Amino acid sequence: MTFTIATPMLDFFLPYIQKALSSAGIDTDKPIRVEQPSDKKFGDFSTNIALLAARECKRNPRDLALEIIRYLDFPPDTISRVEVAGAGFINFYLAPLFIMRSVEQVLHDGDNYGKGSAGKGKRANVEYVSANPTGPLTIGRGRGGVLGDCIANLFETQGYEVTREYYFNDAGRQMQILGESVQLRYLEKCGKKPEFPATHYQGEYIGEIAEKIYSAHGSTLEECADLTLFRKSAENIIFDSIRKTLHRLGIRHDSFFNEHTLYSPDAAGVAPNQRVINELRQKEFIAEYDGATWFLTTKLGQEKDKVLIKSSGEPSYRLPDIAYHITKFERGFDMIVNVFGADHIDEYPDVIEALKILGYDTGRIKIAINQFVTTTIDGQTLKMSTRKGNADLLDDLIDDVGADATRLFFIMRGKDSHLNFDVELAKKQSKENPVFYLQYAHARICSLLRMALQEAGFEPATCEEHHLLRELSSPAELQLGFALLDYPDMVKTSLRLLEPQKMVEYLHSLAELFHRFYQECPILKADADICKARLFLSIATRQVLRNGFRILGVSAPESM
RNA sequence: GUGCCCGUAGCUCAAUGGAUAGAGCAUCAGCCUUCUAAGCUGAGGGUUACUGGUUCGAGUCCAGUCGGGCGCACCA
Repeated sequence: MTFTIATPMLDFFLPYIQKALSSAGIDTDKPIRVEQPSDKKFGDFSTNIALLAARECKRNPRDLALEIIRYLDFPPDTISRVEVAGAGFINFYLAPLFIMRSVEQVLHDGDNYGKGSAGKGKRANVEYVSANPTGPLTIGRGRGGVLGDCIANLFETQGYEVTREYYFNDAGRQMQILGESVQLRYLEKCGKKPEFPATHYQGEYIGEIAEKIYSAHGSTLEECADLTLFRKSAENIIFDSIRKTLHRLGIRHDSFFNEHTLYSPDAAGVAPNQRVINELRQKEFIAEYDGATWFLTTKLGQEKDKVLIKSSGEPSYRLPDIAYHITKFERGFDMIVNVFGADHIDEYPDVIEALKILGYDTGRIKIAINQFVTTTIDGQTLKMSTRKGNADLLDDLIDDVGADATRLFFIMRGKDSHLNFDVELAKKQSKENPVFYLQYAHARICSLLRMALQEAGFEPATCEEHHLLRELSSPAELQLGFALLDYPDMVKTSLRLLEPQKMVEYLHSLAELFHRFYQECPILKADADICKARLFLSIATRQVLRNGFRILGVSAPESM
């Protein structure tokens, strides 16, 4: 009797429940949902289908549940017990053999354990960071960057071909102001005292860029009215610094999409921006008044129309945004994900509406908005988004706490929650710091295996002995094994919710279960077969930790 | 004023409409002659901001109130 362990686990139950329902002659359109009860005494898994179906069957939920379980027919050695409890829940208990066989599956699948095929042959575009090159990255941007990177990783686990994209504009008004800011600082280097407007970029980095220009050109540019050199220099230097900062966090983009390409005619001789206007006009959602061109969002129930082309003749940011998203459809992406901060909350509904009017399948678009970041230093909370000066630079934070802690802290809270980044905690090298707690579990396993090799000559390559795992039966072992079998579901859940935080929590509980197992079950001192089995269980745990760490972009140290 | 997010243990946060609301930290009490004590075990701690509603069942959904955050440009 051999069969492949079904992962994710939740899918395992569905066909059997379905069959039991039809055998029992129960006809319901209610969805069959299998969940893990919060308390183990209600089983490893449970379903509430009897509760849901009771009403339309006009039957008592408990009786219905009893009826259903009579027809449940699981393969041998999979489910050890099925019971009806509470108001009509059906609870399932996994057979120990089933759990340990799934641990064998982890060892067999290795780096591929937890991967799925739902996205096979599909392409996903994940856009994140997308900061214009007007200044170094701030901490607030970091959260979205790490969130986006993790989401991209999650899509990859399901077989999607992922393009990580960075959308930027190096031609707009902000860049003009940037150029002027640098020029003014440059003139100061030349000994002049120009007025520096409050609307311009105040950061120290502007002076540093001006300094570089000054040392390269001396004061020969003093009379230069053309901003291009100042703007271009600033752009190059700043973009370079942004990429360097992202690189430190392991964030890389495959595609840098320059907004400016939307202003130039395409193969058909029409600029994408203009095409949006033309097509929206055809749908009668465009009007000109007050010297500007408007998107008639009042026809969609909004309070005000939105400007697409300003009276100056320049497009407002909304227009290229729409055109940009059209390119994502035209480039053939099946899944389009936008990650951005709460300050852009009002940005996307107009884009979605426009795309809908133009007939695009906006169901493919997923938006992940992250709330803002505050930091706590010495118990004092500082709001980073508005803070001036160096302290809110992402680079400084990475210097302070390291890349792993930076990444993990950014995603260990739900993206809808305001994030309180406790800098002191992130630096701590102890259990209180979740980064260290997770990594320590991995390092501990590595250390254990080194010891096993040294003292017992244990070679983990002996996979024909994996069946020894079936000898394990203590609660600590079974709970750990059960957690391992849960991993593929956690990956899918994290992806569905666009919420890597779920993965962080899962890995934390996995680490905890391993530490308990380690505490309760002697490994190297056990009898040979048990020793091997426990080492296999440890190796499987290490594998899942690694796979999870890879999604989160956190390193897996071999020793600490 | 209005749109979106949040309000859960002293603190930071969990909880696909399910069963007695859970973790971690902090506090207190235990566990190293033994594979990393960077760890483990246990205890205390709650009117889920408030008021109504929907239902077999609400922290979760709906309406309203109060509090906090972010937006609400012919800036991006």
